[in-house]
Formats: sequence, structure tokens, C-alpha cells
Amino acid sequence: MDGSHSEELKPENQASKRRKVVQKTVVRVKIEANEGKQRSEGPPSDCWSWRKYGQKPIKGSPYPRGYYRCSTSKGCSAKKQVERCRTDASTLVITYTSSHNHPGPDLPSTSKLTGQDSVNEQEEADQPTEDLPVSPKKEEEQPPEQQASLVVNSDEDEKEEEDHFHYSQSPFNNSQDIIIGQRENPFEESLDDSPKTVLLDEEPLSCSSPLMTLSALKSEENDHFYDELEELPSFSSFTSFLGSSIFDERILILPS
DNA sequence: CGAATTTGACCCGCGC
DNA sequence: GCGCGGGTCAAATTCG
Repeated sequence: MDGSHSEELKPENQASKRRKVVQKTVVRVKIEANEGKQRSEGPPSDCWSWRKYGQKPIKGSPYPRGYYRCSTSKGCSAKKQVERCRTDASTLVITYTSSHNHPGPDLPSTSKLTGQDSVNEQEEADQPTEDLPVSPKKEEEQPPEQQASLVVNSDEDEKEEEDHFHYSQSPFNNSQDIIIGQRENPFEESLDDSPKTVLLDEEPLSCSSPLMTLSALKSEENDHFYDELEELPSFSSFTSFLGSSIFDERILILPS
């Protein structure tokens, strides 16, 4: 009844899911320093709002994978996948797909940032449902050095996974270490009721942080840049700047 | 009442 | 050609 005509109703959606050459950013968040205290929750991602649109158990992993979509903007095709390392429950693996087509949730440029103009921020508002303006470009010519590192080969990382979090200190060539609000994982809610309350540094706070600025900037002016390389040398600074408890690893995955 | 979340079902790509 | 796994959508439910 519903599967008859429905197939022709969402051709694009399904097609979008196909293994096209979309770039993925894998962020590994090691949660351990906070232990026991701030187990509130909190998508370590950015301060954007994510709406969960699905969850599925992953083969070989005792933990399910959650699928989130950017709810800040309806036209935003930014997606995020949150899962736990099957070998290390303390390691949260977040995979970002696509990028945001709009500025932050509520901090477009209100902040003084670096004083410099953040560009006209948000020039999107053009392609609401259209394809991502930054995806279909030409990611076929990525520097080989990018995908050559550790990180997930797309399907062979399962065995490396264990070692990954170990030597997350990969060269700046392809990965930057950034620190973002670390906290328990969303899965906690399943085990615990998860009050979901802001205890200490909540997302909003992070937004004000330079990190947020980076993200926002990246989405706005580095839009095209982000889809090509996403090389944020500045991140390195942040690493040293915040480097302390947990470590974040941003890996750009470029399927050839 | 509205928005967000949850769960199930469906579909597609890939491997064997 | 069939099966498996992964990903997304849609409808229902729950919370604010």
C-alpha cells in the first residue's frame, strides 16, 4: 500500500544516500577526564541544533548509531552520525557529512570575533532544498596525502579502530586536534534517564569559544574551501590552546 | 499545541 | 541472483 507509489515519491532522497563522493569528517572524542561528574550529555559537535532522525544498531558494535540532521535550518543538509567505538566505549566517534549552509544557531556575527568582519556571513538562503552547494564540486582531485593516513579507510578501520584513539596525534597533514565540549554520549540516555540539563560549560558557551568561530567561519566563507581540503591550521593552535583532557580528531575522509 | 524524539519499515548499494 | 548491512523517511509518542 505504501510501498507501491512511495518509491517514486522519494527518488532523490534515496539517491542522495547512494555512495556518492561526499566527504566525511570523522571526529573522535575521547571522554574520560570528566568521568562521573559531567555525564550530562551533549553532542560534542558544535552548537548547532541537531534533530535525530534515526538510529540503528551497528553490526559488531554493542552500541547503536544515531543519525542526526541539522535542525537549525531546514535547508541545511548537514548531517551527523554519532556512534561509540566498539572497542572503547569511552571514545565517541562522530561522523559529519556535508556542511551547514547557514551561520551558527544564534551567533551569526553578533560577537566581535576577531574584530575582523566575518565576511557577509550567511550568503546562503538560496538553495534550500537544492543539492549542497559545496558538495558536488570536484572532490576527485584530493591530495593523496590526505587520505593516506590512519583513519578509516571507509571499511577497514574496524581493526585499526583500536589503535586509532591511541595515536590520534596524527600529523597536521590531514587531521587537526580540537577540543570541544566533552561529555557523555547521547547513548547514555538509554541507560540513564539523562536529565539533559546544562551543568557546566554548555554548548552555548562553546559557541562563544573560538572553536565555534572556526566552525562558523568555515561554513560561511570557507564554504568552498571546506569542501576541498578543510585544512584549518588554526585548529592546531586551538589544540595547544585547549589541549588537555580529551582529544578530538578531525579526519577528512575523501573517498576516491 | 508544537517540536523533538522514538521505533519500524523500506530501499539501496555492495558483497558473495 | 540473493543476502546483509547501512541509511533515510514516515508515523506515532512524549516532553516542554
